[in-house]
Amino acid sequence: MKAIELEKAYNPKDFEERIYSYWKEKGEFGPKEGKEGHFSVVMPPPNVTGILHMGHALNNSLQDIIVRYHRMTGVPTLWVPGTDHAGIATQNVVERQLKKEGLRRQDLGREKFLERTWLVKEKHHDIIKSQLEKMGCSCDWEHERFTMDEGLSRAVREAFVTLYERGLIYKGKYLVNYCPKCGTALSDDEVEYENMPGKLYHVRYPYADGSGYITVATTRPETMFGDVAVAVHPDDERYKAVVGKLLLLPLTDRKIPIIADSFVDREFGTGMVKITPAHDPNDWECGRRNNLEAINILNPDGTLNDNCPEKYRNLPAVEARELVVEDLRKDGYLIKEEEHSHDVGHCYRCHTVIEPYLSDQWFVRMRSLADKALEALRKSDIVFYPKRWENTYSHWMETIRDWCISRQLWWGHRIPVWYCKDCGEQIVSREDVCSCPKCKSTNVEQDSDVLDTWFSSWLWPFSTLGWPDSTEDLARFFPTSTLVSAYDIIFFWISRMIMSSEEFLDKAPFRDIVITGLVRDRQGRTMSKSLGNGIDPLEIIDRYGADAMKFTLCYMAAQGQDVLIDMDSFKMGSRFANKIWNATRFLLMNLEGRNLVSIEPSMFTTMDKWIYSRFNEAALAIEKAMESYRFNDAAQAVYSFFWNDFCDWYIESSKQSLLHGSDDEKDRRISIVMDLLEKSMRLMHPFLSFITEEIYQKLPNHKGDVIVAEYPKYDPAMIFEAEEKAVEALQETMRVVRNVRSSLSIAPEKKFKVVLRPGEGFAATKLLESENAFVSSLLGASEFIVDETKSVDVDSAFPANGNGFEAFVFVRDAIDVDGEIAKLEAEIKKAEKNLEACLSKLSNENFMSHAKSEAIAKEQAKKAEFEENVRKCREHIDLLRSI
RNA sequence: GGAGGAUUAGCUCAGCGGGAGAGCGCCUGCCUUACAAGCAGGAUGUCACAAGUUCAAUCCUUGUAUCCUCCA
Repeated sequence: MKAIELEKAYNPKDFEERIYSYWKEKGEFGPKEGKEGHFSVVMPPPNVTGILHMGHALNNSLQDIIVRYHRMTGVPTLWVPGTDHAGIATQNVVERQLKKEGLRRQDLGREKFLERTWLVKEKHHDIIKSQLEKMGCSCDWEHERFTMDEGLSRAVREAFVTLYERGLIYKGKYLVNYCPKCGTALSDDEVEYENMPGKLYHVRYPYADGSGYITVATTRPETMFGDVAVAVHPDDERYKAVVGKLLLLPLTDRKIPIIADSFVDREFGTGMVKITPAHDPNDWECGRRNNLEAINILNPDGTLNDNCPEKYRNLPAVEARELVVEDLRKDGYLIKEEEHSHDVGHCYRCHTVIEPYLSDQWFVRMRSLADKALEALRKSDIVFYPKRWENTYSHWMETIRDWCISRQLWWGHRIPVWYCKDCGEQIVSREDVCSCPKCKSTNVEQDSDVLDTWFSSWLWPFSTLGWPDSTEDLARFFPTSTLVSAYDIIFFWISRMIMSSEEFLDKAPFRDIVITGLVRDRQGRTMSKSLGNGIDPLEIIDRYGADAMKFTLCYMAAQGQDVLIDMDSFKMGSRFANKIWNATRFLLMNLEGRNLVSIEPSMFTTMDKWIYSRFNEAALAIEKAMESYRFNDAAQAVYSFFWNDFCDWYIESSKQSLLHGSDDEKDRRISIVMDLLEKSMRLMHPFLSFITEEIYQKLPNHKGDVIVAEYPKYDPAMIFEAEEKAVEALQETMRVVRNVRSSLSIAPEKKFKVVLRPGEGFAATKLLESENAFVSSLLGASEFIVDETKSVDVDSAFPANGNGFEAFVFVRDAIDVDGEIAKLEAEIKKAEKNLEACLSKLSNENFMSHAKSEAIAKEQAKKAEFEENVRKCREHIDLLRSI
């Protein structure tokens, strides 16, 4: 056989794109026939507003690892990719573009505006798709979906109409969160609260009969034009007498009553609050309880409307506030103003201050949906990783409020409701409506609003598989297996998917919910455009490769913890990939002139058994880690097996036979090494996909593509405990002797004789003899003698201590006797301290009677070890003195 | 106001009821022909603080402090 050559340097650019195209063209990403069952994942669809950031990179890296892992176990596996139309966000992008051209969306009209938005969608979609491909995501592009696809749109209508038929959708005039900039209502979850400085104004409201005045405190005096009452707590002794009296609303000629309502906080301000039902959620509720009118004082753009005195009309709220305050002060109504910080709601998309706004909106009645979703958790149909999110989920479900689903936008799914302009009939329909079923008029018009974006994404796990049709995909891949998402969209998305799935398909949409942390910078700040602290995944790929990025993220993604990174973090993965590359390169070089032979356990040396054992333990560790979504543990198992076991010890030990062995031995060894290399590529493939495929296909013993090769399974028959102990002992002897060389500053080229005296039960005695050549070469020993009978004269040698053995290094020069004795004395001190702790435990009756027998045995072993240590150190000091 | 998380090496973070770990960084010595993106060796910690439970606490319980999220 000829040697196989690899480029000298690992350069991911040479093959990552080629390999991805190869997989894609071969159709490796799609589900294959295989074992029973299925494994399916739907990708959280990125918004078509932008490009992918590190959060996406983390999320999709983890999904890719899970998906590849399961695909290799042989079950039919599907990963559905796609994108989200992201209503407000995308519309904002287009409106910003228009603004630069001096246009508003109304100037274009709905149709032209949407045409333009589709172009933006196409552009971003293409970028996102290419990014996912660069990352190496093994999602099935044949199954790609977009939330406004024809099929998904049908799903949206089906969901809406079904809920309507079940009495779970209603329309009504309600106080909603309204973003004046976006010009639309928002759901409660789309409002972000931020503590801001503000002022608390104390305002006098005179009694209508002129008998004095009361004082109310408010942060928003301009809303007084919408006041319909002043409320006090019913048990508030101060005000019991005045309930029912009328007040004159300053700056107006309206009269409003004093009412009693128990929601009033007696401690706040004067204990009297103005009630403005149309502009405050609490007041809205209070108004409903007390049958009060709601006076809307705002236009949709946030300016004051005709319900206010003329002077203030069409002023933005903030300006109106200043004017109102000024006028109140002028007229003597303003008693005082004080600094007051409070939480103010902002639009989660454009960060404009939210106005509570009274308008006609569509809502979903959530109680019954939430109850089913809670039941799913209770029955463990869904499991969160990490578990603590289950509380958050439950709490949200328990305190859920109705969901406002209509948006006054153009980009999105039109609400499937039509109104007859002649007879006023309202028609809710799965099909487009052209004529009124009641009066047959063709003068019908569809509701102009669109649905909240999340009303399509909450159907994602089944709409992407063909629902509402009963498709083969749906039967085969639903419910999906695992959902991977960051915690910031648990409410927006995850919770709602569970509700919709339970409602429409009577099943949870997935079993395992993996909540990842957020990616942050080294200072722990979220990455954002405004801070300029973001890292572009493509830049990482460009510099270090996609494998390095995925592996590093995996290594750092511990159990939903936030991941703090900078550009240099990815060196870790890059170095590991380089290590894999070079190890392979070396081994493939050694194929020159060799024949691969079939491998039988009977031909294994101790080192062989050890490495197979370590391999199997790694496979087991990875399996366990993957089962519980402990990605960092899996990555660590991969890393330490390949680097610390396979490269550092196994390949090193193999060099002897590969370079100096007989032909048979060389054949035997290279065959085993190739077997391990081939298995390692399979083991590592989910975590470092490109490099393992590139290497795998070059291996003389590979079969097909590693992406669909069988994942190594833990094999208890290939665990060799005795051999593991022996190799551990060998490693310990090497460390001890190397330490001597290092601490005595002996040049590497200087060879010396080493005598090793094994103690009772030392595990590596035989192994050290059989691996004499390997051991000598790594130690730089001119001669390595295992002296079981203590027959070699070591009086002139430098002594060193190991666990279960003594080593004697024959170096006479360069020894700082006093220094070495001092070191030994320090060691004795340490050992004695340990010994003391040990003895105190062993002489403690409570310990002896309560502790587990293993713990006692261990203490006894430690005691023996420390005693032995002290004894040997003393001997060595004597030896040194005699040199 | 409620809930959750974090506090371990210089940095980023794992871990765990019985002798403190990784990666990076740092120090020393090596281009030992797979890899200097490497190899060998090394230093660094009152495991936030205080009580409690336990034979035994970095780990469990409670409280305190600081920081961060989410919800109201």
